[in-house]
Amino acid sequence: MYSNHNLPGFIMGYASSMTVSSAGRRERKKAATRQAIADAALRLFLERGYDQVSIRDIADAADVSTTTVFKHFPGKEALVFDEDQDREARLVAAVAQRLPGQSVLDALRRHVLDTWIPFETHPQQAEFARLVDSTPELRAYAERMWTRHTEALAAAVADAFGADRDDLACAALARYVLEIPALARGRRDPRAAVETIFDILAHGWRQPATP
Amino acid sequence: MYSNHNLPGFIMGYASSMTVSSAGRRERKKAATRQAIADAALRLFLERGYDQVSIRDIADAADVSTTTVFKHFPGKEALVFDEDQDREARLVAAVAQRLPGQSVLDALRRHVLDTWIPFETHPQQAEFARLVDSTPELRAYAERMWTRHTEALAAAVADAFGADRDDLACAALARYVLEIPALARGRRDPRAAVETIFDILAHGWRQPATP
DNA sequence: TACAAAAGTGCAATGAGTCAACTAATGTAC
DNA sequence: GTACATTAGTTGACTCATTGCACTTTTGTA
Repeated sequence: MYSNHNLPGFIMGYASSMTVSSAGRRERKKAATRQAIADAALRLFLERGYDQVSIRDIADAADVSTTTVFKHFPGKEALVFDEDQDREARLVAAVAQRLPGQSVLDALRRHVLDTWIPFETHPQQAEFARLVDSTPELRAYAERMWTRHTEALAAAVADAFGADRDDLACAALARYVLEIPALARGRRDPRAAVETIFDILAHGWRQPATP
Repeated sequence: MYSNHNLPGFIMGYASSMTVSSAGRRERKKAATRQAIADAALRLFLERGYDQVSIRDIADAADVSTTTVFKHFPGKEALVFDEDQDREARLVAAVAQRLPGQSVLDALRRHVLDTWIPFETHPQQAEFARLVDSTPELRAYAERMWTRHTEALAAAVADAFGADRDDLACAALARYVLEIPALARGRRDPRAAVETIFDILAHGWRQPATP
């Protein structure tokens, strides 16, 4: 999730990491062009569906050339998502700078609840979620946004225990935690879903209660 | 894992599911063409690297047209992997028809050990693994081969307990189990790695011993 | 032998993404 | 303010994967 398009106001990667408000006309114009492209893209995607929109269509709608689109976004999928520069850093910090006495697992639980739940439960998220869900390409991309940081998180967890950077248990934990959003997505009660899965990781899998 | 090219003799999807040996000249010729394409592809990929080989190159090497390549394989990545029709069925059966008294988790552990370990430890696997590891596109594809069956496995697990087909704990277990090969890949002792991760799933995550 | 199915071919097209050479606006140093 | 270096954006040509279509050839079958 984490779209390019002010749905949620928090975490607009580029916008917020920009030396806030007007660091030169050039930067501003560049940001404006970028935003125009992203907006045109989302509008068209929502109207016609991801596959029914070509880069050409988007470029025309934003009144730029197709090559300009690729100067701002590395690929078609990236038109939909915000590339958050700092996600990895925040993830690592959540483990490394956890409160004294707090377990790594608890720190990660808190971090997931605090950073992911707001998006999942944001009301305007609905149509955006529908778009992503109905496009395998976008679903895969959204997942990679998280799983990309598996190695970094695994290393952070290993460091927290003085284990090898490539310790298997730490790698497994990192991966499993980063997939929790994908697993909890779309559940009636996302917060409870996150807790349930963390409980599995903390205490082991138990057979579910039969209704 | 699971290549198109007799590295491991077991589980050659198409080959083994063919009404063994000569079900008509037609079938045999088709299979031969298919094999010629797959072999040419692997040879070229290993020689030059995945990205340095075009479909055109492969078609030329196998002396067919590029369109014929796509008649046999749905895409470039599929030239490297065997599409095993029955993987999902075997996975579901491992849970549904487990030995009496055996837990679902143990049944899955057995299944993973029996079906995946042979590949991982097969000697000729080495250069093949190097090719896959060094090509993000192929790594992602290899992973999808397993995770594709997440839904089916989740449903099978849920059925085993009379839970809802979309029970969250079952979905999580399915997903986590199917990712074990990806996590255990390349470890010195793959068998021990699989056991370690199953232990995490069974009893919960514990901080690793500090060396 | 005649006919239908299916394997393979050739060709043209679409759409993503890259590259190189160019223009024009902007920032910076003087 | 003028001169120079950057850099956003443009254009157009290119590669490559993938699809569709119309056509030929081979093979299984009635």
